[in-house]
Amino acid sequence: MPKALPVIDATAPVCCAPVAAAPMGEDAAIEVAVRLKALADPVRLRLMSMLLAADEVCTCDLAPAVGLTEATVSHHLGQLRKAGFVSGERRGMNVFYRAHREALGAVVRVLDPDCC
Amino acid sequence: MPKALPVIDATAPVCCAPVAAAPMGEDAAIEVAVRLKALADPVRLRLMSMLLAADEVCTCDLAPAVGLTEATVSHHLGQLRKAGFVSGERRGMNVFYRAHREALGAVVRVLDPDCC
DNA sequence: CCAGGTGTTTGACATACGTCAAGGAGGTGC
DNA sequence: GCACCTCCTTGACGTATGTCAAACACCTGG
Repeated sequence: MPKALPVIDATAPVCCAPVAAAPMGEDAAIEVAVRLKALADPVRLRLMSMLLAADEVCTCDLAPAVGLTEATVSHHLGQLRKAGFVSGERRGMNVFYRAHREALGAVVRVLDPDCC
Repeated sequence: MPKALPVIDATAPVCCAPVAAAPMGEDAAIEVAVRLKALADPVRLRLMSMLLAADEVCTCDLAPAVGLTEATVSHHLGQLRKAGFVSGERRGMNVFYRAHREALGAVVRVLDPDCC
């Protein structure tokens, strides 16, 4: 994966469904696949889910919630951050993560076969 | 992946966004992750894209279109089929694949944070 | 400054994944 | 039946991924 990640085109004018609309080019496919890979893991889905529901959570609360080491959770959060789905901010002793709804929405729109 | 794949709950009454609505359980996360994994590959995304756009295509046309061996394309189609996104039917000498829009739509609805 | 809690990075390991070549299974046409 | 096409399966290979323990970085509170 030597590709840069422009944090997805949340502001793109496309309404939706490049996937269903026409055969994707290879580059576009890689762009989307990288995001989907970031989501395609049970642990990361649960982390996203918690962050979407709770707005802001620190690693120390996320790790026990998924039953894994903080190191592992940190790794997963890094994947999500690289894909633009979350961002973390250090405040005091903790670092608080929050989900980016628009980024998730953008991926969903690209994939949705029923839109438009 | 020892889990059975019930070809996704296309008829489920849920309108959407179990991911954003509440913290997912581990089993639900696995269910969704398995589907996403099936989509999270550039080659498979392009295959889905072609099938969605063309309604029915045989392996012999798909393989050159993505520039890979027929063996490899067959493998990818198998992944997509196991996840319920496509199905293939042998007719004469060829086997024709078609995409299942509803299956893709179901995954999208589960993920969509803007719906509802 | 030092002790202790919180997060990330690194190294190591097992497993899963993507790819192809080779061989087999199913169908057609002579 | 036999040559031939299309497709799938198997075996093998390298790479990527998920996990943890250990070590490092950052902050807070005495």
